[in-house]
Amino acid sequence: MLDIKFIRANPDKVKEALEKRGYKIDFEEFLSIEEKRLELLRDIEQKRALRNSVSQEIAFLKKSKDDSSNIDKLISEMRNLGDQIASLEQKLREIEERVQNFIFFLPNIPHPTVPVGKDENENVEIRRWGEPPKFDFEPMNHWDIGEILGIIDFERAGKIAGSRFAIMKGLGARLERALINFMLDLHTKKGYIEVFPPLLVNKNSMIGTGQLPKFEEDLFKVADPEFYLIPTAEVPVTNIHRDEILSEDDLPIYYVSYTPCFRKEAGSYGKDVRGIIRQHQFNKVELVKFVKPEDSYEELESLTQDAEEVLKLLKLPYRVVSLCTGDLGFASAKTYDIEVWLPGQGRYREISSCSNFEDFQARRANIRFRRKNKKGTEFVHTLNGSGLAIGRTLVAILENYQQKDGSVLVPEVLIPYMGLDIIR
RNA sequence: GGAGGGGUGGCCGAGUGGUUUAAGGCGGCGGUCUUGAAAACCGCUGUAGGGUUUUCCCCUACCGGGGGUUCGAAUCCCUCCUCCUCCGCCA
Repeated sequence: MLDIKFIRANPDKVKEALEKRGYKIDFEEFLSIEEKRLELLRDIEQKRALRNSVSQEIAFLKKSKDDSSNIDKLISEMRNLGDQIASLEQKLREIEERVQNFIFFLPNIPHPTVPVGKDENENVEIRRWGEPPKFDFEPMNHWDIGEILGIIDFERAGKIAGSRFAIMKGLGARLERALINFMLDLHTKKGYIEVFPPLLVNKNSMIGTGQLPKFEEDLFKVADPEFYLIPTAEVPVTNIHRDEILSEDDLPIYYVSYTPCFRKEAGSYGKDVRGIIRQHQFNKVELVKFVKPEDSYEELESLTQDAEEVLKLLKLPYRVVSLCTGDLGFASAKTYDIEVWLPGQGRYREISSCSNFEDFQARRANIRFRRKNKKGTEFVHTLNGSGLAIGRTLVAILENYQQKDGSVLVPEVLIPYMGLDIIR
């Protein structure tokens, strides 16, 4: 959420920034509604002030047993004033809802260093690491490898759930678990605090991180009682500190969280229909940071490096791209995607997305901090990034470590977690 | 699922319709005293919005969320959330 005062003072700046993202927004109408809102607010507050002072006067008169007809007159006047206030308040509620709706649907303003562009084709590559492996045979897709080794079962998953589900079996299931443990161990050693949060959350949490109200169609929802399944650990973990005022000493806060994630993948029909690249349910280890505003861009760099570290240790080739303005997520001010090399597809595919949301989520979720020896509060900056998506890491291992005979070597760092060095 | 008891500022905790402008305490900040510190004593103390305009003041809202009664609600009513205790059921 953007600061309403900032929008009021700089409508042109906001408009220009959001146009870079492909949003065309009419601020004229908003500004006139907002002006009406303030007018109404001033009127109501004035009337409330009058009622408060007269009510106190009534109490005073009653105590001194003064002329009772005068009291009756004041009471009936105030009854009348009360009715007026009530009807104005009703109007105010309506207008506030319109203002809030407008603001809720505005995306974050991109950071100046974000490349301007229309869509993902204009993302800018920042760096590469590692060399794509060379095979003296035709490398297979992970779904073929998985099926041949008997470690991924798509057909039976379709029977028990549907498409975009998979059963991990035997060493496949163990590899999934090994990756989770390896990543959690790595990140906790770097000072991230491990959390395992609720996977079902309430509406306010989804609003706090920006999934609602705009992206309801992407979410799985359960009714009675109403909950949403988390699409990423970002949601419950960022909301840990919703409506809190932290002290400066608490910051920065680093969390690492392994959770299953649930996404409808509406609008991606026909994309990645085979394999486990795009599933309704997948595991992910997520990194979440709460930091002081002046540190957040440094923290984005180190967050991205922490995610890259996983791929370096697994010896999987990857590249880092800076998302352009047109490809940036709704709540993000700047995002680096990490893309891992997949021999089966002959290209780099997203395996992590590291974002600085600045105060966009913090304002929505009301997460503030107080500086020492300074009055008032400020919003924290929040960041998060996958460290990493488990399923896609597993895909990358199967495809990059495959051998001619169909077996798959286990990356060295995973051998202690797997208890063996080859999957066959 | 049944019965009962709670939710008040950074924390503890009083407050059952009107000088409550949320008592009191703890913590924190500043000061006096002191060689220094402690103790003691004195003063200050939240958030958001609006106005005024310069940091002086004024107004409004906030006592778990929402709604209602009333001239007036932390206080009364309705409803939801949540925590605790006991019973039942349960991995």
